[in-house]
Amino acid sequence: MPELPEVEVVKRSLEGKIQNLVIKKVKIIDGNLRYKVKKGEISKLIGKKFKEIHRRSKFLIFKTNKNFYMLVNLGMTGKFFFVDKKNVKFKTSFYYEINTKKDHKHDRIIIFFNKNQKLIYNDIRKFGFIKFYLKDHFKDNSHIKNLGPEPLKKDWNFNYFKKYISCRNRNIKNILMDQKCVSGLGNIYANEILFLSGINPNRRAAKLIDKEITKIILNSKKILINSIKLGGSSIKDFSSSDGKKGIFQQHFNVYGRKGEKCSNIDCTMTIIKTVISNRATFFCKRCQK
DNA sequence: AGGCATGTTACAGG
DNA sequence: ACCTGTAACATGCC
Repeated sequence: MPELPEVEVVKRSLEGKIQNLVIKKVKIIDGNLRYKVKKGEISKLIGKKFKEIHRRSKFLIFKTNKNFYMLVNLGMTGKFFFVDKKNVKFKTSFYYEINTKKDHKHDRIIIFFNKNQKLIYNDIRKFGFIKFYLKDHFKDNSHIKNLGPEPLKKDWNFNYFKKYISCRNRNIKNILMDQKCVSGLGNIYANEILFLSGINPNRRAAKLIDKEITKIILNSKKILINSIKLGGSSIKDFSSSDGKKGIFQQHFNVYGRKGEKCSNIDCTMTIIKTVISNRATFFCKRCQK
């Protein structure tokens, strides 16, 4: 589910809801995420409040009022539910207050606030994780410290990217998904960026010409901004949840569109699907050279 | 039944 | 030490 736009949408939707609520209790339903969630660690949240929520790449960083940090990665299927006794409906994707039994089947962690409000971490496949850090230990943890630039910031630019790919013998799709090169893109957005840029995903990155490098930079920013605006993409696991889905998936040009006509009006080819490094890869043979 | 799925990282080999 | 590619993690859906 979550690449940069989806994580950004989660961040924005949580910001207005959980900040400054006193954490009263925590419950581990199943702590066997990517890394074991330990009772002794997560219990340190009790009595504190979340003051700030940041996003770095696909990671969420919750800062409390006591120099204590919670780092969350949603993996493939992690999401947050916010449950409130007022049954308020929220407009954004990826976190819900829905209460059907099915929705709660994969609840793993619950953080209780006052007034019956709670934040639930739900994760079907348990590839996500939640870790805790004191301030001093936070800044150089292995998850964050080797990440490349944020694609929406100015250090993701022509000069940086040209230099990065100049000495690398890899295909451009893997480069875009390499978090050390640029952080936050995943399989869906890598496919979409390459389609808009007219570049075959198998091309050697070092052989891209300047014009193509520029296209990738500009199109990556354009696609991410547009997706965030539309509430991110909701596919697979989310389709049954009610109401608050993002709609960027309706704007996919290639991802999941095997056999469909290329969306370029003057092209009659169909989108083909291949596999690159174990990841589904979609592109148009005519429009992406 | 078997293949596939939005991510990350441990590991092996160069 | 760096660079690259592969497989594994757990679960559900088609």
